[in-house]
Amino acid sequence: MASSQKLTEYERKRLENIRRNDEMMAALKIHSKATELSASSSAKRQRVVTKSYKLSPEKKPRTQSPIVIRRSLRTRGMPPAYSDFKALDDTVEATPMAAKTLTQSNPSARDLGPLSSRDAYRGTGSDKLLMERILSVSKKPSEDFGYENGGDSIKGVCDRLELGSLSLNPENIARVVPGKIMNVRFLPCSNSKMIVVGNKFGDVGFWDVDSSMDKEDGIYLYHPHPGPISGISIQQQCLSKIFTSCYFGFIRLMDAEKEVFDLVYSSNDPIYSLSQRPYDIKCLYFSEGRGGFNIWDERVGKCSTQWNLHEDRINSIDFNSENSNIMATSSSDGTACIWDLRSVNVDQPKPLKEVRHNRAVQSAYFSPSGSSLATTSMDDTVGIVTGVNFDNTLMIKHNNQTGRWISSFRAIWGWDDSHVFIGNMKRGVDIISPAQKRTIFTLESPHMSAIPCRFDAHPYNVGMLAGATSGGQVYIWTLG
DNA sequence: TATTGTTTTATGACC
DNA sequence: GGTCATCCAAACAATA
Repeated sequence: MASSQKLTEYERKRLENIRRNDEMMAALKIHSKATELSASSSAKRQRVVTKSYKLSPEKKPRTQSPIVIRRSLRTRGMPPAYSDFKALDDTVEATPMAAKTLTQSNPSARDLGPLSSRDAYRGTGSDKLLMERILSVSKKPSEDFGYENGGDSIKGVCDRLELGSLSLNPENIARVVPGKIMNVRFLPCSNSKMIVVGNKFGDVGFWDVDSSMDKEDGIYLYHPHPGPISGISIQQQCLSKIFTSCYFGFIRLMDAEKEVFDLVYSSNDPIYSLSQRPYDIKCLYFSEGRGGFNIWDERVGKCSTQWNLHEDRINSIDFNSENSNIMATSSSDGTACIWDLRSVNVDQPKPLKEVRHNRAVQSAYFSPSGSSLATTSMDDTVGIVTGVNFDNTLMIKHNNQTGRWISSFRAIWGWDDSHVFIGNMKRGVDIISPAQKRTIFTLESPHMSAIPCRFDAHPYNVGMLAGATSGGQVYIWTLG
């Protein structure tokens, strides 16, 4: 499995090198931004981003003190700005010493062991409040709203949901991390508004929206991974354990109780997606390399299952709420598949259903009721699959050409089966109605200064929708 | 068949 | 308000 796409050690070094440059640049920029901010806070163009992550300027996990100089391009004999990777490759190749220094300069995210949250923390001030907050909400069980529960059940609220009354208030905007957000997630908990995001640098950012009303901004930045975060998974019944995966082949578990990012799994192959089965906190489901799919079992401390489900990378993994043996995958091989975990043939895995697109498929998510599937593809369609055996497929046109700088769009379901949310290139959120087979509404706001490309719907608060951008911003739309 | 090159595109920092 | 650097997508064309 995974040979051509497998990263050589050489490549890993190179990419990490690039990443570190990014980080350095980001750090420098933040620094100068702080001074600029106080000088011109009343810019013409309504600067709505009041809340933003802050980097601790003298963050030195263990080794780095004045190493900023050692990292500089000049001392490494590089041009101030490199125009292509070739030059960088050559330099790294020619000076193994430099490469070695670089590797050592950031031991935290590279160590193959547990990483204390203190070492991973990159913010100013203390993260004590965050840890306490996560622990307090995880001890107080969420009220279990039944979907059909009558009264103010989720279904009841959904039935009355007016798309026009969704609004974006300036206090619900923050820059949670630097750079491109790959993943955004609400803490699945009825009594909190906590955002978790992962970016391309390997940072994991938290935004405690409720506490951000006070003088604290409620934003906390960690750096547990050396490369892009490909997945975040949090189980409702275990909120203090947050799993993250990374393109560089690592899965870590942030345990708020132990204040540590434990290393759960590591591989030489990239991990492209991560998921967990509802009500099962013992197993992790993730994709590895080119088409590989693994189930990691905590009880035995290893992968209990390794299948080759696709021809190319698996971009998403999702489980059916009605029957958690039913799983959907989407892949860059141009297909989305529905599987029954109980009957997958190791040698020739056969899906229950295959949805064919003309280009790579970025996501495939089951609807809240479990009876529909929404797929998003680079072929400029959103697929809606319905029917008892998922027999009916409907393709709805939607421009999904995000280019290179914006994370690909992934259509997600709202709080019932009636709406699907997806970003558009005009800084809006398109709302598709599967019943009407078209986009019926678009959320727009002058406060949305960038394209929202990754989303999450709050599992308990109907109408609360988080959109994340490629500039590190998060917008939270709410009802009123 | 497998690898390599080219093109596309938005964002934030900085001037 | 304009310029500049970004740089683990993806599709396609061209080459080995």
